[in-house]
Amino acid sequence: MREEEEPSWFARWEEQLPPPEELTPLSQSLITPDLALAFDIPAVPNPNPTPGSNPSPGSLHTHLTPSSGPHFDPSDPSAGASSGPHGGCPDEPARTLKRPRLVWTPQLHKRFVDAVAHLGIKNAVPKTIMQLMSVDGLTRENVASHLQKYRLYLKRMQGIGNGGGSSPSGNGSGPLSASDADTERLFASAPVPHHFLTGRSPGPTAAPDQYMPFVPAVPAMSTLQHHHQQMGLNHHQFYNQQRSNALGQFNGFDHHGFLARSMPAQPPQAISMHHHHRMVGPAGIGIMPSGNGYMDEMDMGSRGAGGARRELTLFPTGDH
DNA sequence: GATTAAATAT
DNA sequence: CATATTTAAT
Repeated sequence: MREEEEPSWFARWEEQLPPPEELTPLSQSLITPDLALAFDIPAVPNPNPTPGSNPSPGSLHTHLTPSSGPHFDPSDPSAGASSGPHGGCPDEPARTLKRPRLVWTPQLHKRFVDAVAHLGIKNAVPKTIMQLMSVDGLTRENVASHLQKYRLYLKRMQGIGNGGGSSPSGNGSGPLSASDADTERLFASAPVPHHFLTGRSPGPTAAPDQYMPFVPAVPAMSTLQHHHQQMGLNHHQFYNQQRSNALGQFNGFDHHGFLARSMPAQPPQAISMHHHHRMVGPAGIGIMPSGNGYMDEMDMGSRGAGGARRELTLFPTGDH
């Protein structure tokens, strides 16, 4: 059975984007006991995910990066965008360690697309995009890499019956495998500017269309409080969950916690579907930060009034 | 083991 | 900056 395509899917798009409530019964919260204690979190191992019955619809699974190895992120302020005269902050170790793998969450990607859309293809260069995004911690390389893939995605869509970009997989003769599946999921998360597909560049100063003017000041958009709209998310929910749970990366905790991966020792990775790689002992991990709400762009320093020049920061605690 | 996503190198 | 290649994660 096929579900009807929603012409104005992008209207609800953002609504369906963050479905935290039904989010991920599969993903487990990984957190170090030490950290949990630090946060006064009742160490509830709860090794009983029981898919199907959601324990508390208010708890978010803090998904950290599944990585093998304790990688601390070097808060690299080398971002050209940040113009902050640090008088002297010996606080953070300026260790230049390898940067953890960045996980592009739908939210992040949305910002990315928004920035690109408002910059125009011409000015949509990694550097500019990065600057406009104002995401602390995001490097030009990150954007560049993602931009590359994004362009490829657009290109691919052009070749295929595009339109809404909802499900180009419906192509008759086209071995689409799971290639598009994943890519699509992520990229489709954000409304692809028509200009991109049409190959029409509106220009930065040109008519901004009716797209929401992305401002580096945290725009007020979807309401994260009431997610109820449960569409026909079924198996699709599967990967969506994975993507979404990555959303939890924004959770502010851990002083050095970076974007996605940054778990001090302790084997994370508990969200495996049918694949097995590194099974970890469920003991000691799996904590649900009670009272932990999602933190999207809007939740952070959203000071719309006055000079809200605060940028989005990927890291939780803006170290002092 | 295969595929994709991100990083890295050119 | 763009593209190709490599590395890592799913």
